[in-house]
Amino acid sequence: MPKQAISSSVIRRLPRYHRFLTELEQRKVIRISSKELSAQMGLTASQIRQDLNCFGGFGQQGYGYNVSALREEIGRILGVNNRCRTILIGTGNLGRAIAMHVNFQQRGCELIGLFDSNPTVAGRDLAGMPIHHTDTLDGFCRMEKPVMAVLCIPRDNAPQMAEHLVSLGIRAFWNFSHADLILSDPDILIENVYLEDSLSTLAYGLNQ
Amino acid sequence: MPKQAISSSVIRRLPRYHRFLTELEQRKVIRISSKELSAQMGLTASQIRQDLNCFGGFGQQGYGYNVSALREEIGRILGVNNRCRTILIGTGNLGRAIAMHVNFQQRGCELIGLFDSNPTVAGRDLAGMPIHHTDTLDGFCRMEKPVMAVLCIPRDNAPQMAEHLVSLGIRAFWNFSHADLILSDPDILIENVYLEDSLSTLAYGLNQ
DNA sequence: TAGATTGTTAATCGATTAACAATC
DNA sequence: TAGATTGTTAATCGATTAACAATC
Repeated sequence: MPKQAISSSVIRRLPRYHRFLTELEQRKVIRISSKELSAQMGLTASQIRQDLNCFGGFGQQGYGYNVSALREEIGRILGVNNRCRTILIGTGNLGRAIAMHVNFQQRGCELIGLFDSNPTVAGRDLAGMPIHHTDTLDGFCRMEKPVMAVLCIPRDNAPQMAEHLVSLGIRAFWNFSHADLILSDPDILIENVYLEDSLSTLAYGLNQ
Repeated sequence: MPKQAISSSVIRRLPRYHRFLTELEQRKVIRISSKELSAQMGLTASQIRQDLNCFGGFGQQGYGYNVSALREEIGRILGVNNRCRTILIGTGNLGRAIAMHVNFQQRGCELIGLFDSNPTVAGRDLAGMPIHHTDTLDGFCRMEKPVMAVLCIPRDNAPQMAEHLVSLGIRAFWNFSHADLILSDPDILIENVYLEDSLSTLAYGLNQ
């Protein structure tokens, strides 16, 4: 555990390091220097060394880094071996795709429940799990104690749903609902995902 | 058009400004000061004024900004009224969800073709369009001249497919394929979307 | 030991914030 | 005119890069 808070710029680079190291390991690469890795990833060796040293000295002078040991360390920092209990609310197009396409386990999460407010959808199966009606959310959370929620609901419902989920013990939101979630409790983690904003930056670039 | 290249930090904030201004306009708000807007968006008034002044003086001293005029200007900068011709490759879970869920038109893009390499999928309809077999890609591009491609294909196929699409005239990639796209031509625009990396930062936060 | 490469400090760069003169 | 708020310059802050002593 780091002594000092790590900047979010650094944390957001960790999954990418992990990805490259996983691939190197699969290719049976044993050791790598910050210089080699930087060339492959398109960043500077300095940055890699700075980033890694936020968490401790994982390398060895004159040698570099051991690929599997480093991958292991970064995985541990990211908590990839955890099983953070997660529910998903809203099984429209996007909700279904996320439930089926996203590998939650690989990221230290476990999808334990799916919910939808539409009674005709409730009861159906998705990603090997039944979809529950949102009416049963309170009881489910009391029993199963999820800590993370994926929000794939319409934007107008999101703030209210989020506050309710906080009262049921949710500590983190992966929010796809097209609304900037701003909650009263500052300790709750929020990742607002705006897929379309990323599309807009491409459209901007094409105009120039 | 800006004289000097605008930093990507600024450009990435534009869609969010646009979103907030759209909502203000819907709420019949006529004018807003950078101070009021900053309070609503959770950033500083200075930053808003700096950002907007990259593109020109849209405000008026002593008054603030006219909501619809400013929204219009930002929309124009982002090219929301364009119809950038876009194809989508790969109609698995994620590809289907993107085709149906993402509002391309709102972001200045138009989805004009869907492709899949699986012959049993080709011919089916999705989002009101037929899915073509990837074998027909070359002819389609020569006829229809798309400039953007959404990649929802497996990671191993992505680099090769991307290079091929560049040769067919594609200038921008919205890449969901779990591979860091790095192309030989530096003028090609790439947005690598790593949904799962965003999940990892949440998992990290919960561990602290 | 000599060569290589880290960990870490110092320098640079860019982005954000503050301040204020210009002006509506 | 007086008050408000921009546009813009200057100051600050944080992140990235460079440099190098420590050390394997």
